[in-house]
Amino acid sequence: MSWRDFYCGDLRPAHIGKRVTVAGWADTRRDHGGLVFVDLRDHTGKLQLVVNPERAADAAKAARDIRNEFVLQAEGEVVARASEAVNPNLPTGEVEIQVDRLTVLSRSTPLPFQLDEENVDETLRLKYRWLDLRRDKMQHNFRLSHTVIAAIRRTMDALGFVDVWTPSMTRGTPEGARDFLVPVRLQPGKFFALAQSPQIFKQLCMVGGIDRYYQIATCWRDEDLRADRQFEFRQLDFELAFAEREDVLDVMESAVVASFEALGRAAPPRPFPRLLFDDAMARFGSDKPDLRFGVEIQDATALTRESEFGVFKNAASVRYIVAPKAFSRAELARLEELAKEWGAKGLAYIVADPDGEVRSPITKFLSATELAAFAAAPGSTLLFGAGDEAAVLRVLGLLRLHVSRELGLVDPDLDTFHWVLDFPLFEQDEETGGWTFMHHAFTAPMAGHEHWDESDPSAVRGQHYDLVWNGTELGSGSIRIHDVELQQRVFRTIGLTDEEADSKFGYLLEALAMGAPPHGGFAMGIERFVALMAGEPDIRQVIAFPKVSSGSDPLTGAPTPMPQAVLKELGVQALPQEDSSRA
RNA sequence: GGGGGCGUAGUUCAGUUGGUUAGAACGCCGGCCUGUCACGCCGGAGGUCGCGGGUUCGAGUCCCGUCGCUCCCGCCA
Repeated sequence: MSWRDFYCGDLRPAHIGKRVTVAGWADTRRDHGGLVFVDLRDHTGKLQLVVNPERAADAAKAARDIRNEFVLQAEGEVVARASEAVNPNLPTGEVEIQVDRLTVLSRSTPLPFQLDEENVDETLRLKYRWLDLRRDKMQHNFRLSHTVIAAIRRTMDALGFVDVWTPSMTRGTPEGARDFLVPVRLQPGKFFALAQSPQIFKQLCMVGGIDRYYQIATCWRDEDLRADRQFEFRQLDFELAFAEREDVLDVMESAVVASFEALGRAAPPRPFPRLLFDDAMARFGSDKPDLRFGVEIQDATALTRESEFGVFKNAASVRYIVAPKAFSRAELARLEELAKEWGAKGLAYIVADPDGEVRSPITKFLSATELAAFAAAPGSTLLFGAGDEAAVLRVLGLLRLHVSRELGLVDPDLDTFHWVLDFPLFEQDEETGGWTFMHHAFTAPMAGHEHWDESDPSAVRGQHYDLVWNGTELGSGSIRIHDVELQQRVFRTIGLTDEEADSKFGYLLEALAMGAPPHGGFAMGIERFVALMAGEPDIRQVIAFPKVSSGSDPLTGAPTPMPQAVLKELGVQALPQEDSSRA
């Protein structure tokens, strides 16, 4: 005997005449004094129960005491509703249950918020997540998430990938993101780090002959949280031996397309378009450009080299975007403020009002040639960046995004997937001036780039690939280094002595020296992907129990201080903190 | 570490230029009601205006600080 033999949302006229037992939550109760109507809800939908005291006196008595979110079991007969009583807004609206027996399986205290309420404070939702999860939207999100992940797993299985578990607790890495540390009781003073990614382990799988590895892997990174970042997240992590770029991209595209198809949605056409890193930066000021709109960055550096306008003449790079609106003075002030926040010194502009009148603080300095080149169409604005190239592109890239969103240039129905290829392998650390890797230390240089001056590797390009959806980086992958000497040279270039490299990555170097096949792979953030699939603005909406941006969990109250005795056993000591007395 | 926004009943919000007893809707409690479906009707309870300080005859409103949430920059191999 089961608690129920139908889901609430499944009952249809075909069931009329059946005796059924249903169970679920009391969504609403409408007590007419005699008749009592109860909408019974589960994740499939709502079903109307009719409790008639003339038919079932005990049930009517019980129904009177029902409150929101009581858990009920009802036994009765599925009956057709009279035509004037049909509810066209409910899939089950043509039928109802005439209840004979009604059992309150579980009661509920009054709720801290109503399930159908909009805009409820998110911290409150997270504190009472078990209620929040009952909402249609959340039910939809988590079932969608499951469907996507199941499709990904089916795809990987069909392609011959093997799910291998790799350690969550591993060796700390000073490089990359900050580690979450785990003190080790058996070895006081020593720590594991929670894996930032299974990167090295999956490469060791390649050396180990597991030539197609994958995992939906949890990763931990101790960095500030954002709408698209949590301390812990999952990635589709895969690696293939004897693979080249096309193999890697092909697998990733298959997983993305399978996800769309599993949801019954039109999949993006394959192959996904490709963009070179240099072009992405030059045209869009970003290595993850949103390609749903234009507003590309224009280069005016050559034109302004001899400019009478000192700011332009002295700048290493002068570029601009054209926004399709004649901005007001106030709007321009706001844009300049933003540009300054993003690192610009100022924001030069040329506005052409719809009537053709030009407003600009800089035109008086410009030559006829410059004025001709910068002739803004009526109803548009040129926004300039001048300075060193990287900063100019970054600021204009952010302005491009901001302006396009504000002006509604982004078509919400459009989906653009694309690859960004040919990244620099190394980049200069702004603080130390030393060289570091752009993504990670294991990316192979492009063919022909295997030899470089270790003091200036700026020209070396890596076999690295980013997947971008509507301006969000879904993940990245690369062909890895499988040659031990090449790997050692990369370590040297980023400033590791051979001894340091040996001490930190000796196990990888040894493995590479013992028959490592060429290999490559990819990692895609699951929550980012699912959130975009679900149309959610942040990944918390697709994570069952996420943390808020301060890094706390409103539900459990974690993190918490630990008793001295516990810390002592672990061999750690907490530094005294300023007493930030709680409100 | 930095910048922006928000914080008023359980919830979502309103609250004028600083002015008497801080309101509404939903929810909650009590009563009435046999075809409702966001049921309806009558009545009721419920507030340290995040917290602390200041200005003022008077502060939800102005100022300073602080806490919390949120978005962004830095950061995220």
